[in-house]
Amino acid sequence: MSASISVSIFEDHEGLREALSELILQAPGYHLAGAYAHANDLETTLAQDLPDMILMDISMPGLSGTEAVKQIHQEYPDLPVLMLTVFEDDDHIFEALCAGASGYLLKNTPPDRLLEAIRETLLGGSAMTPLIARRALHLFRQMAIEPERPDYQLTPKETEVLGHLVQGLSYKMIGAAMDIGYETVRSHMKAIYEKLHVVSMTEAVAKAIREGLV
Amino acid sequence: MSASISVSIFEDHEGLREALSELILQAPGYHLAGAYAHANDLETTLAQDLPDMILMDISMPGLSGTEAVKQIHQEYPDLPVLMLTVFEDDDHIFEALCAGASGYLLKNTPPDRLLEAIRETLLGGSAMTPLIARRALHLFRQMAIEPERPDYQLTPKETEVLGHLVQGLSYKMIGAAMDIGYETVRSHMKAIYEKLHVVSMTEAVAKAIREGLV
DNA sequence: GCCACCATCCCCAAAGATGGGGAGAACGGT
DNA sequence: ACCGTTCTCCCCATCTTTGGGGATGGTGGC
Repeated sequence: MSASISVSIFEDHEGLREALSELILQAPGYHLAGAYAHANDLETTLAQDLPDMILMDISMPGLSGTEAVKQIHQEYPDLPVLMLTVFEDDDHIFEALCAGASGYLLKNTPPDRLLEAIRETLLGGSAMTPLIARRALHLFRQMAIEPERPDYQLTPKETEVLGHLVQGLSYKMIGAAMDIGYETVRSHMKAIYEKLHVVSMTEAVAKAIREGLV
Repeated sequence: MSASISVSIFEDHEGLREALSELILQAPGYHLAGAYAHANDLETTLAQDLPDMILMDISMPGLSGTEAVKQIHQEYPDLPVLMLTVFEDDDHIFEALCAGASGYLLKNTPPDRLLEAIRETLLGGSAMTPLIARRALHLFRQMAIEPERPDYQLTPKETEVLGHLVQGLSYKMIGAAMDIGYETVRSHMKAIYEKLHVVSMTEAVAKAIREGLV
């Protein structure tokens, strides 16, 4: 549609910033909306340039790239941001991706791969170097997998009692709900306390919820 | 190190299976460990072939690709599996990635890109088509952001009391921990009960934990 | 047949929690 | 200066929970 795709660059390292600018300038179909050494004037800059996408260094003086992405994502939810970084550690990846980055490339990515990534990003894809993708996947899996829940060997009835307890019921109400006597509920509770190594309802409830016992 | 990298293929569509086999066979440095139309004999097959990596269709008769990946991941945790699929929907992606897939490519990926992906996978990367990566990222973000927590307008002291309660402390212990009187703890608890619309410690604890109030 | 385990119920006495009141001091805002 | 909120503490009566016992019947394994 548009005659040319406009790109804004935020990168504090002058050499790289110019190299990137050069890359955009020489690429057919693209033009440079702006190139900046920091993101401190992000709002006004964006309002002026109105780029179609952004290349953002993750580490910059002042407003960090991650913070910048957060702001951009709030103001312009559909504006894709491609992160450039030398970092490969999990925290940076995690934060940037959560902040709303559309992709995550290492700075040593060759120019033609970078252009390709830009194209893919504009098409709605998410470019990542495979190693970054690997890290992201690991993080992903860690979050998805439940930590493992200990087994306290609760009997079915005990589990049921605990379930009702977590719902906020009193001994008496639990007895009514399970159609057993008050004293029986107590017996189960005593067993639960023993097995869970707790001494009060609140502890039992906390442990039951936190460890997914219900 | 090894003279040649061995690849096993699981793909029920005969044409594609042969095309993939051909691709591996003609690629320098690779050889075909085996090509199968299903993964039902997975264990014996793997034990015989001992491939360096696997190409796995996600939809196959009998044991599904996702299930197969799970098993592979348990038996051979370091054996990379590259998923091939026509599906792009979130559930498949999510399951496969959680199951331990190392990458996720659409079947229309061009051969040279596929070979590249195989190389990247063996180097410890995770190849994904940008669109898949995008989906994965979205899923990732959805999991990372907490669902929103209601605000019950608890005062600082009330929040602190609630925190101790969740730790399993009694009124008396909370008073000691906060260096305030027993009756004061009660007053806070009364306020908490009102604001949280609960009537017992257990309910308060359950609500506090579940809604991230602490 | 015996033993371990589970589920059921009972008693007593002590400790804790709950509901319903009230009240004073400190603080910020209008 | 007045009002609302928060934090602090108090009393009383009642209900609930907790720890210490013990008892019965059923079920399944050995």
